[in-house]
Amino acid sequence: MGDEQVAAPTKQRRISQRGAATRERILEAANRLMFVRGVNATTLDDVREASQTSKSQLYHHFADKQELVRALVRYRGALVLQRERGGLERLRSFSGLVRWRNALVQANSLNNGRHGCGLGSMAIELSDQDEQARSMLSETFAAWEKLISDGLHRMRDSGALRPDADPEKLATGLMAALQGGYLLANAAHDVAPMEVALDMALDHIKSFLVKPSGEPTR
Amino acid sequence: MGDEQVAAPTKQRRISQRGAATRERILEAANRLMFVRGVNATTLDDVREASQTSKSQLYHHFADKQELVRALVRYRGALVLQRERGGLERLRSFSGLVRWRNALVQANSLNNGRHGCGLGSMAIELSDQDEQARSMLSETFAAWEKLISDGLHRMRDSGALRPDADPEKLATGLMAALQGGYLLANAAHDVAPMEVALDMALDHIKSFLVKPSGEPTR
DNA sequence: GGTCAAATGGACTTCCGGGTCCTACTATTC
DNA sequence: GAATAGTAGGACCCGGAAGTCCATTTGACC
Repeated sequence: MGDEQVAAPTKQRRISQRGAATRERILEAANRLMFVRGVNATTLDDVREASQTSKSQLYHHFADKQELVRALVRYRGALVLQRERGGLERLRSFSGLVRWRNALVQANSLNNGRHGCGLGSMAIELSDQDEQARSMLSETFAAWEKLISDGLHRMRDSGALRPDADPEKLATGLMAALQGGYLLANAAHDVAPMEVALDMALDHIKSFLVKPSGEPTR
Repeated sequence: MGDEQVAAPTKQRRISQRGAATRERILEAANRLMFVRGVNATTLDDVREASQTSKSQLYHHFADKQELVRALVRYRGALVLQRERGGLERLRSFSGLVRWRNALVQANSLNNGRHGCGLGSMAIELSDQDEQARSMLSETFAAWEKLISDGLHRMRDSGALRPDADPEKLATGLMAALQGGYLLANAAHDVAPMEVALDMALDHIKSFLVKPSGEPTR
């Protein structure tokens, strides 16, 4: 509970570069560990050790574990959105969407589908346990979907997509296929289901393309 | 570790009806609690209290928490497959698929999208932490998908689906849409994304229908 | 170089949750 | 109805993880 304001610390406090660097190290370590082990299965001692800090520093920068986790939600959300902005911001064609798909699949294939999506797994782990984290995650998903739907809007405006295509719904469907793909790939330890899922979603979007030549209808 | 045989207890042991009922009560309580709070966030004391049993009974029927969780994976898997068999076993038409979709959406809308899929959330929570649970879950997903793909096969064989439809891939895509839908709905506390996701997948399957009348191509 | 707040190290406390154990009750079999 | 094994209650133990505290060092600013 406490402050609604997240950006500004409770007490106006000078933060030195060194302090900021420590905080960053902690978040970075928590991010790595909690990605592979899950949030609840990662202890603060794990984080302390991996970040080469001490208990007092953890509690100097974060009120308690819950606050650290919430900070991680923001941190990871920002990372993902930044990465996705790179791949989606100038999306204007179907082939751009394919490239985006390939990048995600390739990244996930590096660990054979393990661990899934950093946001998706947090969403499942935290949604029923930390309302504030849940709503942040929900907003992050919305922002991510918006990057997609903005791209689809551009495609529709430029005439690449038919006017009856609904960018918002397509983006939601694509996001669900992505998240479900991550989940199945994680369970199977194999990226294949993720590929199939994304291809289905892309095929569906493809069906809204305005065909330049006389290709078959599907 | 231990026996591979799951059905038969380590030692041939008489099991009375009363004992079986207790075991069932424990599993039922664990199922309920872990569905809403998650596996790791549920303590054995919670389970003990909810099942009106005692510590010794827990440890009489299950070696440790991990074994209880694994038993729960089987239990929940059996429940889901049983339920799904009901809805999918005699699937022969697209409208049957729509009915199936509606049932899932309605069930999940009862709690506004909260908690997601009992199997999906376990898959995420356990995949990186218990290899045996992970593989059981993976098999359960496979069996679930097979119920779907079998139905699609029947539709294809009867001429409802075009010959170039790939039941296995369609089933995987549909499952991913379902799981991703659950996830987004859980994060948003709103079933809407689940509906959109499933509708996208169904639309895609619809595009493989052999059209009886002269409907639009999409 | 003196002052003060921030940053840090790490021992220490507390408590919760998993797991053990001992005792007693119940039911089936002979 | 005695014997035996399964069932049950719940106090207790123990480790680990969260969280506290305080002495010390570092660094910024005058």
